[in-house]
Amino acid sequence: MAATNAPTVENTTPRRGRGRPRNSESYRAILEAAAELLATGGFETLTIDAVAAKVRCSKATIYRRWTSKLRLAIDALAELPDPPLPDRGSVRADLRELLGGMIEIFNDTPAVAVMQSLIGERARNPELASLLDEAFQKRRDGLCEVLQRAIGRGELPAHTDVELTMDLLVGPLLTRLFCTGAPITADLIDALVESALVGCGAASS
Amino acid sequence: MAATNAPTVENTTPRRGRGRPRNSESYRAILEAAAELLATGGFETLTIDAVAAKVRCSKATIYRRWTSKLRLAIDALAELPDPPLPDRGSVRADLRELLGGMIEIFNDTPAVAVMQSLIGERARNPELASLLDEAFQKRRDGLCEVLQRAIGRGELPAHTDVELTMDLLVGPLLTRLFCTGAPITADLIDALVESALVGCGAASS
DNA sequence: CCCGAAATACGGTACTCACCGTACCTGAAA
DNA sequence: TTTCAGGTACGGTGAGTACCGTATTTCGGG
Repeated sequence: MAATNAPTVENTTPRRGRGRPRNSESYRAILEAAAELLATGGFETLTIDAVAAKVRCSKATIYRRWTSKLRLAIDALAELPDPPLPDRGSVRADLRELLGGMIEIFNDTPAVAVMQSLIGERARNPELASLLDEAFQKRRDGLCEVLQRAIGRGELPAHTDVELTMDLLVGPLLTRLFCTGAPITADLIDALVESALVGCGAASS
Repeated sequence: MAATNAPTVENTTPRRGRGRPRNSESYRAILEAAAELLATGGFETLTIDAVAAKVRCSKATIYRRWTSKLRLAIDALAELPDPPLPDRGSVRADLRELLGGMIEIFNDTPAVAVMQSLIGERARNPELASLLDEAFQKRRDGLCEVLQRAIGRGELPAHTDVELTMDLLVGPLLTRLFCTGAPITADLIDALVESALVGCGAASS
């Protein structure tokens, strides 16, 4: 809670207490190993044993820092790259670029598999839902920013439901990635952007 | 392939071969037990051992009919109810009712948890993706029907992209259910329907 | 038409395997 | 000497397999 970034669980040196201090490098090393395992083989290869072997530590060392594999996976998810935040001056262009960047990440990284797996665990572990909500929300920050700027510029009406608009943009993508397997093309992105803009009453330029 | 319904795997009596025929009741009994386990405790309580105990058969009897737990789960998913197909004469009313029915099922059955779990397994088992695509597609048949009828009545333009429209309607719902945990209200459904109708250029009535 | 052989399903049990998570012991830092 | 990190070994669960003895069917030969 006191460290620079506060992850799922207390960070490396909780309160500098009495006994032997934790190895200060282990936290990052474990997290990076977990992210790397995710990146190479998806969620299925992310096992605590594999992380421990990679870091050359024991499982206990991991479980002292993360209470469960899922917590570790959530933090590792945050290590995956985010699409760059565009700023082209128009919502339409920004949204196209941002969604395009998302698709690139979906193609180039195991982000989809990771998200799918985490969703699957969400069903089994409701106590985890809020953590996941937060993690997913964070991955939409860029999108939120683009929309807010558009409202600030007057491109979108002030009463725009940002949450709904984001869902209209991202929801169909996730549906195709997770459920139907339908292809995601540039044309689809264009159509989504148009539909969303029209839906919230943007001035058609 | 020759039976009335052809599930994931060959049905009860494949070709009436040499040996002892399979118990014709086991197939349904296993499937119903699996569906019931899903309905009571979600995906996590669906274990092959539990199904076997419920049906009073051996695991081998199950594995003789389904090659894996996942195949069984997919077929059990199809046992969950579908929302009733509305026919009120207008797309707007039909869509509202249909989506409302979906939400009811999401609230009253473990459908969400089941879908989440299956999505999670999709990441781990790409060979399964096409089967899942099919199963999810089937659960959108009603929606497709409503849209097609609207096109037939001229309420929607003939060039409407039905697939895209379905994604625009369902995608945001799934996003909230699976990722953000945001609430799903009647207002949201109304907004989705309006957005989708405007998006595909329906005559605003 | 009858009988044996081959083929296949059945229940049951025990097993392997993988993996999560924990108990316990050892040793280092304060 | 106390406190806590690290390592090892273990328990537990659940998927999927192997195998046994038995039951039930088809087929081929008498």
